[in-house]
Amino acid sequence: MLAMHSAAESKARRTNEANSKEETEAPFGLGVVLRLKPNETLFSEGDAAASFYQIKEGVIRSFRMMIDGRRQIISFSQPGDYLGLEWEGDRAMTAEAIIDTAVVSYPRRHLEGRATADVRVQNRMMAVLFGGLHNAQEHLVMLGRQTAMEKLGWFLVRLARSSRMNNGALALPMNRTDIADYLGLSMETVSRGFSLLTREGYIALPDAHQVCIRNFKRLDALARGEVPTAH
Amino acid sequence: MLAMHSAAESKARRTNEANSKEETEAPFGLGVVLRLKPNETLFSEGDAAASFYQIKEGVIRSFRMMIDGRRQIISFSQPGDYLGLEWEGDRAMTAEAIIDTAVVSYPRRHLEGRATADVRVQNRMMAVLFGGLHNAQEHLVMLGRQTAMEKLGWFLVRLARSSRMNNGALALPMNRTDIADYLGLSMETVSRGFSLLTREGYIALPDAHQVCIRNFKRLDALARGEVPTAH
DNA sequence: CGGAACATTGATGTAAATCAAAAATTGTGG
DNA sequence: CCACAATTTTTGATTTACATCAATGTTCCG
Repeated sequence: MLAMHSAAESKARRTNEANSKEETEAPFGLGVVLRLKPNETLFSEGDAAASFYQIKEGVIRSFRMMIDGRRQIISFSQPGDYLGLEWEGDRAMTAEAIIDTAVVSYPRRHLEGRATADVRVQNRMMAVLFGGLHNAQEHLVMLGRQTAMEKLGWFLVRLARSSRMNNGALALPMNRTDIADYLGLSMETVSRGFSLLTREGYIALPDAHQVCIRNFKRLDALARGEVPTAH
Repeated sequence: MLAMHSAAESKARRTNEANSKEETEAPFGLGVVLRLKPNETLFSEGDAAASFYQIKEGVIRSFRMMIDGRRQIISFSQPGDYLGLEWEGDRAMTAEAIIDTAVVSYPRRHLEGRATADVRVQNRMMAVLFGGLHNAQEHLVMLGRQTAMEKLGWFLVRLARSSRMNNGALALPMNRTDIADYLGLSMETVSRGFSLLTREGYIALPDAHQVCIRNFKRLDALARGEVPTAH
């Protein structure tokens, strides 16, 4: 796994593409682009954390796993998102590509030196950390206190807010098991839930990896727990 | 609620006690001490975030609540812990004292100016944020993927690690409902769980607000999901 | 001392997990 | 490009862990 990572890193070329699009989005200087195939590992729980990343393209799932294989997905990272920031020591989770993915990799030390000096780098970093904390808090409420149907509503609302639509449909690159492990459900419950949401007119599923949101307001109400009769 | 907070703040006096104990623990300069009675509110969801805090004494519960009253406790903050750091805008959660509590309050603006300048303040802040993120991740796994008994084991192990023992017993200042809302359970399940842990020799409960851990290793194994037959 | 709040224990219900096929989709080598 | 295997998704039947409902017991505090 570490080997795979190293291989990917050595194949990559130096680039400044990260800076070319928007200045405020990439204040971390030059980085190395890594490309990952579906299910390839970016880093694993226990690895030493030598780099952090920004997603350029694709989607990454980050998760922790228990000894018996139970898995909790912590986040799905999308283009623009930062990933793999660690204070010190080893990785606390594993990150894998869900589809073909490109990330820009920055050496951690590169950041440490600059963060001290550059206010803009510092602010960017703070914003990323606070954002992560905020996300985690919402995730906690969902996992701890929402019903299966509310969880699905929450997931779809979040997805709709964070990703761009393709002629009326949202891409659903992760499979049902990924969604289940993100929401603290079984994949059968996810599948049944999607079917029910479809029957009730909340959404439509052109295929398993595509959703159209038919009634966003109602879905959002469901996600907030305002729909008592959501079997 | 905001009024109550203001009242508490105005009663408080200027102090430097925060600095007197350990220098590295309080790099944020002078602060104002606030004292809270059980169930008093430090700040509420929706308030403007003007300050952040460090607990001196006591315990604070921070939570988010859904419209229909379902509550998820995000953290129990203990002496030394920081609380109420927000990037900008309004509070995302409510913080209440569980027992008599003293906190040192720092104006947020006070931090912003210094963080830019002082590397040590910056590092302290990063450490707090990364620590919060790490805690939240463990909390997510627990909520999403552990059984009721494992959750209780996890809670007790965490408590044991974060608080000092009083002649063989840990203080359990929060009530069963607080514990339930922290672990994503009902308070009956918490109560039954404690009874079972007692019967099985993991712990002893001298009274409802006191735990003795009888077999830490076994409790830790339970918390990690390594005890398959934990009804 | 008496009442309110909290904790325990018991009986019952139910949401979601698990077990089990069938159906659909995806990938692969001829 | 098709056939066939593998994987993923859907749907159905059944079980179960935990919630809810309901007393009863206990502690706390004015």
